[in-house]
Amino acid sequence: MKEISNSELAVLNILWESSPISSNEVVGKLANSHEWHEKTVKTLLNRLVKKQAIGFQKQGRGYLYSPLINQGEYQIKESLSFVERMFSGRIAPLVAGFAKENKLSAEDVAELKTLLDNWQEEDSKKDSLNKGELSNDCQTKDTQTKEPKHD
Amino acid sequence: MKEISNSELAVLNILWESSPISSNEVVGKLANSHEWHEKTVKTLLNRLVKKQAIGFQKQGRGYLYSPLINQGEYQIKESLSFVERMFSGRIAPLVAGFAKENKLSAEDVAELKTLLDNWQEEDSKKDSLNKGELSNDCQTKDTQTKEPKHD
DNA sequence: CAAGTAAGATTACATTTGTAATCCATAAAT
DNA sequence: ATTTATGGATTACAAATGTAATCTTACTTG
Repeated sequence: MKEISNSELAVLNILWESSPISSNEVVGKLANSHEWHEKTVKTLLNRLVKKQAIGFQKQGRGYLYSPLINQGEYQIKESLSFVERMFSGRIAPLVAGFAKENKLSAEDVAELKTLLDNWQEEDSKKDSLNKGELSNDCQTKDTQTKEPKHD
Repeated sequence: MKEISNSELAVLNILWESSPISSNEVVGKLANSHEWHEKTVKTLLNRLVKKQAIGFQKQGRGYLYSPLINQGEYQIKESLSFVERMFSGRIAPLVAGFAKENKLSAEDVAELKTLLDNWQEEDSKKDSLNKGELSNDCQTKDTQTKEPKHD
């Protein structure tokens, strides 16, 4: 899939938050954070459709848009790529930067600690399992492929 | 300062690693990771100079380049902006993604734990000069491991 | 000293991105 | 039914980006 630009991501984030959603609702929600002309937002929606990042269904006059790509997967992909570029793949220095800039909330810290503790457990379990068997990766992929005539 | 593109960053990373450095040495070091023509690399060096991200001193025939901007500061700035765009500013989900993808090395985990412990000490000392987060943003996240703030 | 070569400077050019404006078809209003 | 308004489609256009090729000029070498 084509890359998603920063502006497009702002739009996509809205759809991940609430969808299906009309273009005007998107415009409305974006108004808080951005100073974009309505036309601009519609262009971005259009480009996202072309990139097959979002799809839509007809509703009366216009469309209701929905994401076609999974937020979590996208976040992970981008995170890996970012951390690779910026920190040669190591995540710890990034978190260190956040700590240094006081961008860690108490909740972040709690969450991270839990996470790390769990990781250690999981890892030791997996470590022993790995000798014999691989874990089966069962992802549920929703293949609701729409075919808009945009192309 | 102008934005630094991904390609430019690859070059800049080399300079952060070792500088002052000649254009040809940069080309050599990049050859491992990228398939860039020598001319391409020189273009990137040039653009970085124009953007005042790097500078140079004359040496014989050519130049020796050095960074003009600080790696740590740049990393932090970009990290904050990335996490803002991608995770609404929260770092924990990013780390969670890494954990899920098994991208955490044992060293990462150790480093992070130390980091977090230190942060907690530091934080309790400086008490609560926290940034107020007053968003009424109620998405259903997995809040199973959240401890209520006791105050 | 003349010619080749190599380093940086300048130019190139297709895509992507940001940011809209205009065009077109159809639902809504009169 | 005719006009209008509105949503999506198409077009616009400059700046940034990826990716080089060509130009210029100053060393190096015969």
